[in-house]
Amino acid sequence: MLRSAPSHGALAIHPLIRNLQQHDRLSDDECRVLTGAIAQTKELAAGEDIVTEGDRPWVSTILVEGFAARYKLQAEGTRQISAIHVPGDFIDLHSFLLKKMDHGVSAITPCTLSTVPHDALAAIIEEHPHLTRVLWLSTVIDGAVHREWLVQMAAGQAYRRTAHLFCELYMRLRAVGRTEDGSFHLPLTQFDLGDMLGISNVHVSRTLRQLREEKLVTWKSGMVTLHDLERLRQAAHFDPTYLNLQWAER
Amino acid sequence: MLRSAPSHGALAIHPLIRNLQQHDRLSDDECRVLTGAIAQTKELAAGEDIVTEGDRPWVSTILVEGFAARYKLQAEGTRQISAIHVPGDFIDLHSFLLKKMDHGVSAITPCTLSTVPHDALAAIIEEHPHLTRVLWLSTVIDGAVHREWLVQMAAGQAYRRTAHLFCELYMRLRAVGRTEDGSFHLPLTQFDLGDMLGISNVHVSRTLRQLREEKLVTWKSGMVTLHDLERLRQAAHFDPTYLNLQWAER
DNA sequence: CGGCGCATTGAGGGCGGTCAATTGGTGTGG
DNA sequence: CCACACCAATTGACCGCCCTCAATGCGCCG
Repeated sequence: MLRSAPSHGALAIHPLIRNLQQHDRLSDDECRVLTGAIAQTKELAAGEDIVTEGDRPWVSTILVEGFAARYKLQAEGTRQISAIHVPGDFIDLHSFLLKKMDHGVSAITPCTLSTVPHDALAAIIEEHPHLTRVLWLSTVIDGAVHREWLVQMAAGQAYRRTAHLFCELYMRLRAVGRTEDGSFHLPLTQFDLGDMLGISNVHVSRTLRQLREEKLVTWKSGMVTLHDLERLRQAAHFDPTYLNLQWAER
Repeated sequence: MLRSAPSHGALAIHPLIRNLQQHDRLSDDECRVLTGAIAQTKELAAGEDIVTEGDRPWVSTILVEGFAARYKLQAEGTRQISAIHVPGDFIDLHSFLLKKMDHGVSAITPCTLSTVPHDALAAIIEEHPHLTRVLWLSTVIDGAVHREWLVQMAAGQAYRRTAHLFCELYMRLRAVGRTEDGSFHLPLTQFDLGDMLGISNVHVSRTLRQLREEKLVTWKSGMVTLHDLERLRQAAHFDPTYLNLQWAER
């Protein structure tokens, strides 16, 4: 398993740390502080809410295993997903500052979660400026992903958005070691995918058929396979810059 | 003029400080530090780029006067605007952490700008934890606005999105004292508005006509008037929670 | 006065919506 | 082992929002 990757000590490294290390180096001290701030682990079944709109959380949550989605419910009863999270993501770090959640987050597959008390985050800000910047960065990258989704929603067709989403998920999952050779596990329904892409489940089916016929993507029993990443990237106009998977001094 | 509002000293208060004070109290000391970090002021003509995609800025920019838009250019040559900024907004604070801009920002009207060197921001993070949280908050609110736009793009019709945008702009401009009695100055073209709403300029015209016929909004020579804010709010399904204009300890 | 950019309006078409029927996979009970 | 229920996925028919293309009106400036 991935969590068995050797750490700075002999212990398993937490997926959050692995994620943050994508962007900048963390010192041993910073890793210790972060590990010490992570309080507990819990399990949630698919469909359960991790945080609900209107909540005022006193902890922030890290996704360790599974897929989670941020969503808003519309007056018409539809659900629009504004972000999908993969293992290692700090799901609601922003609730530390916003205080009141303006959207919900739900487990769309069974999930394993860790939490960090807001007190511990406040202490990090007092004493660890570099670690503060790295955490801040993770919320800023969240924003960058929102921007890209926004642009895709407003300017792209369903076909292109779908291809784009598969590209993004592949890159993000590869960065945390959850892919193998062009394929990854994505146990969602086409309803979920429609809520992400802003299209109906019916049109998801049509779009997937097209991707299948063009031999770009197949999706069978929860396993996505990208058959030609380069052609898919072109079809999606996908440019991974916004994911900020580059390493840099922050 | 607004900048003549009395400050903690005898000096004019910077619009950024007024903006941040919407969310949490800043101490006199924090105001001084922030004011001291603000380096210079420059003017830009409408249409000029404040920051260009791919840049690696060493300063972040504050909008003092005018309107600015974040945008991405698409392969087809279209421009999608992902955010609009009003006076007092920290336009690209996130560039301090992202290092490389994944989008451009341009002045869509003549603009007055201040800048803050990234060095000064780093110093603030070292020494002023509460001020750090307030600045961090402002990037997190940016993200919340992106989420709301994303949801509107994906789930809403053009008519509703347009109404929603007018509601949002009214609230944000009112918060910085740029409205009077249901109206505000918005000297954009319908092309600009279309790039924001993800619709064609032609359809902007049709949508505005509908809003005009329903006596909700008129827009003439750069001045927007909302004739019935409550009915407009309902038509737009507008809920201002995401703007986080509430005051709270952060 | 002519040019130019922005706004308006109409015509025709495509993407993606809803509604509805059918298929297929899976778990449960007989 | 089969019947049945149930849910996800597929496919077709029809329709509406918003697109593009194009023509016209309007205000501003050289």
